[in-house]
Amino acid sequence: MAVQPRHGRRGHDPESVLAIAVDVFNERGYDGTSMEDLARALGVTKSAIYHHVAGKEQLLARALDRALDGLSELVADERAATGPAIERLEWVVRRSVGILVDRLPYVTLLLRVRGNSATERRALERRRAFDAFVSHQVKEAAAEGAIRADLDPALVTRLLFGAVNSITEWYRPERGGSADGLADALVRMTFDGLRDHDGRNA
Amino acid sequence: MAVQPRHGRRGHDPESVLAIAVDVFNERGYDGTSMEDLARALGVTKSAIYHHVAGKEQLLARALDRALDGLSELVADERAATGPAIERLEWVVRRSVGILVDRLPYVTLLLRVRGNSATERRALERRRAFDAFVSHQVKEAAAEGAIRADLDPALVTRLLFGAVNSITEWYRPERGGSADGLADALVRMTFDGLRDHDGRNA
DNA sequence: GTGTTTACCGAACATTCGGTCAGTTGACAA
DNA sequence: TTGTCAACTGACCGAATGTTCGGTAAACAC
Repeated sequence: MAVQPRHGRRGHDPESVLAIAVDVFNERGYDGTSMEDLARALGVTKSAIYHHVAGKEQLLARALDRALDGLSELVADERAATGPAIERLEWVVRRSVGILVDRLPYVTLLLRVRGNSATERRALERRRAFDAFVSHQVKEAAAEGAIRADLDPALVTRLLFGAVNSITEWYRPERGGSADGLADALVRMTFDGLRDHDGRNA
Repeated sequence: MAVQPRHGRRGHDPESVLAIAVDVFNERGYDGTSMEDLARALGVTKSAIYHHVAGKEQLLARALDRALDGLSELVADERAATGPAIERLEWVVRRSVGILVDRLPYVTLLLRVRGNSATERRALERRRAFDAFVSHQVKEAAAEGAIRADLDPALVTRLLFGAVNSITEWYRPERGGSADGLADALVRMTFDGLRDHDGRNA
């Protein structure tokens, strides 16, 4: 798949540098991570990192784009634009869980961005665009009468994606189930409720 | 209420120093905040801060204790120990939302702690005790048949409190509704679901 | 072998970091 | 008016920060 270089020493490829760096960022926080920390995790010296990337912030930018590109693809998908709004919303939720699990470390990093640099603020803007998209879906579902009238759509959006985004805080691919199973459970609980009314559900 | 000192210049009291510092921590992140940033927000020089607190980490410790003490009181309350498990769980959720809104900046800070120092690790341990308490409540409710059998109790705990904790990410006391109204909506959605089945709900 | 390419090291850089300390300021009590 | 005491300033410290740069070592082509 990937084209291997013909000359020179073998070492880290751009992909592994990014993956390891993001892991450290998520463990200690971006601001709490020094280039020395990254160097230790990569098994090289600090200066060697600059052979692969322009600097710490570029590393962050590349990681955030990984997450945001996934969400952009979701928004552009035709399945988010056809059919009843409540079904479109369910699809968006399921796909969001899929992306979250698929690109877990990158999305985790994205959800912790506070806007301390131009890079972070750009990421926050792109993320807000996704939030607005989801919010619109919920409002349409409410307008079509598919969402309980005693719940504010804006609040539903936030609580629903509060649950979705929380996945980054506890999901671990090795012991957690499949992304589909996780999405199933999440949709069941948030759409139909966790309470059992007279043994209604198996 | 508060005992005012008799001598010396008027200036910041310990309370306002902590409140302002926590606001800056939440805006830039703890690691992303320098003592210089705090000094600017307080309107004093860096060195003046050390007249009020022993250092940056003590400021963090005091803030985290504010949040954790609230949760500890919740766990110790008898209302969390009497009655059907599902009702106890509902009370715990409502009370958690109350504490979260009441001590918003402190809980916000707590939920972002990663464990980079002894102070942070101690806070994480106390927080884990609370999580274990909640997890136990959910398991009891499931054992009593009050939670849908097709949902894993551990997963319910995480998604439920994922929604609860997300409040720190978007709730703003000035424009958001009351804590009780918020808790009502959250319980309605997570316990009974957001979906309207044949115009079931008003 | 030689030359080239890529990956890396080690030492330094300027800057910022959290924190210290000797002194100054200003509000109050007497 | 004077003394006291909390609040604060400004200059400074050593350590850590992100980054640069000249040189080196390993893998490959020839």
